[in-house]
Amino acid sequence: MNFQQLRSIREASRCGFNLTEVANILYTSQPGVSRQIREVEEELGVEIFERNGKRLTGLTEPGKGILQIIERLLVEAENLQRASDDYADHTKGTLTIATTHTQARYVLPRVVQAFRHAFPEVRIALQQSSPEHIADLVLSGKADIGIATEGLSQYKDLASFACYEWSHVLVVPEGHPLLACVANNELVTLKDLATWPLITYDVGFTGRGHIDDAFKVGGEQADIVLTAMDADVIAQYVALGMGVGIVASMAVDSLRAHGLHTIAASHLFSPNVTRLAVRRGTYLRSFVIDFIQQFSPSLSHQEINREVTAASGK
Amino acid sequence: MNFQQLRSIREASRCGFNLTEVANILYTSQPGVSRQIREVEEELGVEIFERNGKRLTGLTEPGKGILQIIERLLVEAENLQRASDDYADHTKGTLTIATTHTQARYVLPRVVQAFRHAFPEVRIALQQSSPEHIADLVLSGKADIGIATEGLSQYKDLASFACYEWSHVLVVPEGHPLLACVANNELVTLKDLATWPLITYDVGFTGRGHIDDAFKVGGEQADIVLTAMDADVIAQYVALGMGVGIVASMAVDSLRAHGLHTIAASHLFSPNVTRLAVRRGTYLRSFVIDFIQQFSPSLSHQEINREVTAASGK
DNA sequence: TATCCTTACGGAATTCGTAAGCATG
DNA sequence: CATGCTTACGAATTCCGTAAGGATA
Repeated sequence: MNFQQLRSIREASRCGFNLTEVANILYTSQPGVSRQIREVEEELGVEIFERNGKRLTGLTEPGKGILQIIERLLVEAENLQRASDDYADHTKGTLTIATTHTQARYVLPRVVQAFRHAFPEVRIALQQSSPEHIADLVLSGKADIGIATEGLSQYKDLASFACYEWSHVLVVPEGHPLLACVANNELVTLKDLATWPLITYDVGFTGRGHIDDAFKVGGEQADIVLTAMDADVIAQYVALGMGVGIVASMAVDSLRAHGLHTIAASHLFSPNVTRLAVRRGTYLRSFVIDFIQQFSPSLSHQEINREVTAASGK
Repeated sequence: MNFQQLRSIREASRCGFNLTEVANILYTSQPGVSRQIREVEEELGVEIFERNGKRLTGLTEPGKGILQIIERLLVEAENLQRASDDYADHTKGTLTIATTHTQARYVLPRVVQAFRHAFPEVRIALQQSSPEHIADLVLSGKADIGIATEGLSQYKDLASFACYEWSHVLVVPEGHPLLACVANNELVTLKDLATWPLITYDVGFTGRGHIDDAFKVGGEQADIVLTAMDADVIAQYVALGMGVGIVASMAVDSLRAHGLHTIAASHLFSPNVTRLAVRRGTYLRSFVIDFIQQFSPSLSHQEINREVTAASGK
């Protein structure tokens, strides 16, 4: 048994059981992959994959258990590399952060700058994508850290930490009627809001769930005329007068700089919690731990390690 | 990097850094081992072993961290084999139990018999040894299960379960003066006991610690004239009139069958708890779980797995 | 000087890719 | 009939053990 064989199996399950694709990813030939897999199956005396004729179609019941062990084993193999790099020089390396636009644009700059100062030789890769994809990137080891407000807490193989709480704010252009409320020291109601076309985040992004929930619970119909991934884009259309924007509070400074007005909305929508996640069982290089602590100073080294080395539950 | 290289490193640390010995254990040549180790060190770019000239003398600081990861990795490799065997046929295999004489002789027979009935095709290996060695056997993967009253709870890489409680009893030959107490419904005191030569377990065995503690706390001097590993041997010398025996309550039936008399002593010595231990992170084959439940029926499948897959803690 | 590790070398075994063959949707 | 897996074969590489060399307690 060797590592390449195990990698072939892991990749096969990741690639939807297409061995040709596996071969490309692992930079080898397809017959090679085919052989690697059969060799392991023979050595272990277990059929890992379901086959339909010659094609692989899924995992067998034993295969699922075996795959779990293989994944843990390969994580340790990666840990070996990570730990070694860390020991060799813990001021060098690459920190890969998978996150959403909102974090990358409004929250991380301050943290990244401080981190950069502490570890000038560490390269930083920001991978922007959707919350589900962020989880995937962390689970597959392609990113060290995932940061998002949605979808990081439901994976048993991710250790996630609550980092900070934020709420939504409304954005309107100069002279918008809603600003009258503010002038009178009145709070905007959901009913008020429902009379305007709205512009906010895509489903699954940046607390969008809480916005939909609020309208559902309040029995109002939201007229969401446009959605986008980030506050900058939303603000652009708000400025054009296309509607009232609902964005994350982290963006207010930038919005005001663009001449837009913001109106408190924390009484309308539930607060959101941004979480940071790492894969359980992963060796955290010193600078990764440092970054986590920069981002969420209340976390202790021990607390982080305890959570990350904890079993995946179940 | 391959498994043989990692095994060489693990074994080197286990063999006190004697590569010749490692070569023998791994059935290979000494230059081979030497090379395997250097190859890993080169590939990872980390010196794992301290060297004094050409000889290996210990682990470097990074080496300690690296070794931990290697050990977890190799445990997963063994798990792969174990899980496969289990899936292939979970009624076959070998269950290796490291335990003390007391357990093997007085407690396990009932359990082993029941287990044998449930899994007639599983071979059972009972490895009798001292409590410390039992822990070693389990930690190194040479035994699936360790059972003992002492020394299993202090290893962070062992998950141990309290199974049952027992106390010590006194053993005397027919007509011994201490039997007068019993006849008068009196409890034997530590002071009474201190007037007799005593025969009991070796230090470190079968609750011996609690016996010594009791005398220390009670301010009495125990005159332990002979020690042995097991109740049978102790009983033999008691029968010869060499002294009063103090043995585990599990042995009473056998002692009476030999014509000796037993006297309650649970008021004199703290009760003892027999524990069962398995290495954390180890895949437990179905029959191993079954055996554990036979031995300690109050444990649930989930409880066992939770404890075994839990992280080793700091 | 005996033990223990390293270096050097050559044969053996393994590994892997290419090319051809075959099944399936 | 195109996609995808298997088989077959040969070349290249890797692996590993033996033998000799050198350092240290």
